[in-house]
Amino acid sequence: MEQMINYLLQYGNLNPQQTKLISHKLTELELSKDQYFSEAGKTPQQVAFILEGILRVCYYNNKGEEVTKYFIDENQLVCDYRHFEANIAASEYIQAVTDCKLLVFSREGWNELSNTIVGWDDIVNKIVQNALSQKLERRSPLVEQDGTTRYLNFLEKFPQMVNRIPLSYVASYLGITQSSLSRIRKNISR
Amino acid sequence: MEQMINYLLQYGNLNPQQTKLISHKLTELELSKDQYFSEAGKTPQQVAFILEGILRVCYYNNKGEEVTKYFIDENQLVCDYRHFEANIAASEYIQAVTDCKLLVFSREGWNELSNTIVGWDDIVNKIVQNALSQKLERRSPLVEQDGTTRYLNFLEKFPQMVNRIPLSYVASYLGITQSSLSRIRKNISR
DNA sequence: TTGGCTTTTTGCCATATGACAAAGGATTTC
DNA sequence: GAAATCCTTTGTCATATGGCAAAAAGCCAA
Repeated sequence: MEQMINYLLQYGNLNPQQTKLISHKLTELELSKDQYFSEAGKTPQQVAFILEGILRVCYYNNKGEEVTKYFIDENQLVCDYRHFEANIAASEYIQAVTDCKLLVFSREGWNELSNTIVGWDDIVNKIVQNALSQKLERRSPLVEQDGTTRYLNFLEKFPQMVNRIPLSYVASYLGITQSSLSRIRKNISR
Repeated sequence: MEQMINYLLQYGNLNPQQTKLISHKLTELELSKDQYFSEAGKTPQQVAFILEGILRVCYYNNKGEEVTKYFIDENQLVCDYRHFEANIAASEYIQAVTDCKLLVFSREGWNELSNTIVGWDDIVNKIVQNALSQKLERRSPLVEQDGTTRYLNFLEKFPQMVNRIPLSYVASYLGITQSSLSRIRKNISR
């Protein structure tokens, strides 16, 4: 709970009364590996904060391949916020890569916070814009890099993740095949 | 001017008084091909609406290659908003790809609008989030596609752009070399 | 029109990556 | 601990792309 509040406080001020209110809207949720937090075709109904574990956002491209768009780990909010906000069906899956422990806001709870806490929307806007910028910054350079560079950068950015994620997911995130990634790893280790 | 107001009205309501206020903050600015609208290392001081022309956002990667991150054309706002808002030096260039006609808000004008028009910040937030999402959606799929697919999708998305942009820019946007793009075009035309 | 500049295409070769299949390792389950 | 399952590596080959340099085409100005 503490973790979650500290996270929010990075983006704006909240007095003790407000943080208490926020806490009251939160529920613990555990997901086991491979379970979905939200699914393509269904309208997202929750916003979650990750206490423990890694999730990934993924979809199926028109060749039917599964593509990992990004990973999200501890101490971050996770939600297909665009579709959550618009209250429409998502086009992507959010899936637990490891067993996860989450703190969850329901749609109702979330809306009440928006209506009750002055400045809540500002905080949320900042978080959303920050998250989008970050994703863009991470995803963008991949386009112009070769496989080895992509993987090395991934390692550097997320050293704590590699050992907790199946390589096939990492490969699909990096836009290369699993066997290529395997060969790249072999080359690097020399 | 009309164009610009219509653009804003997509994102929120504005009464005639407010739109008039907005108009008064706008200045026309012409850029000729290759001129910079904003530069890496300098703090962005303006937000612009494109009446005519195409701009691109680009930077130099660590191999010293020029990379085009995206193109922006008519009837859109252009600004390195993250750095504009934070009032810090940008890390990217925004450059005119063709001769351009812009409507420009100065930082001061922009701030006054924020202080004067109720709901202005909401509109801006929506625009920013929309723009970020769109960029992400465009850039993301590139990672998992081969050159031909990237180019065909680009053609489909921006049919009006290809003939106005040097191929080298398109290639650097797609993350392939100019000669590869040239060969791809040759193959396609068969 | 001519010459000079920029942009685009080609040629040639080396190399990285993909596709597909099989083999090895690791982990889980009973 | 054996069997089943999943994850990762490896082999083989075809192909796409990059790097580099030169040629061709397009464009502009005098």
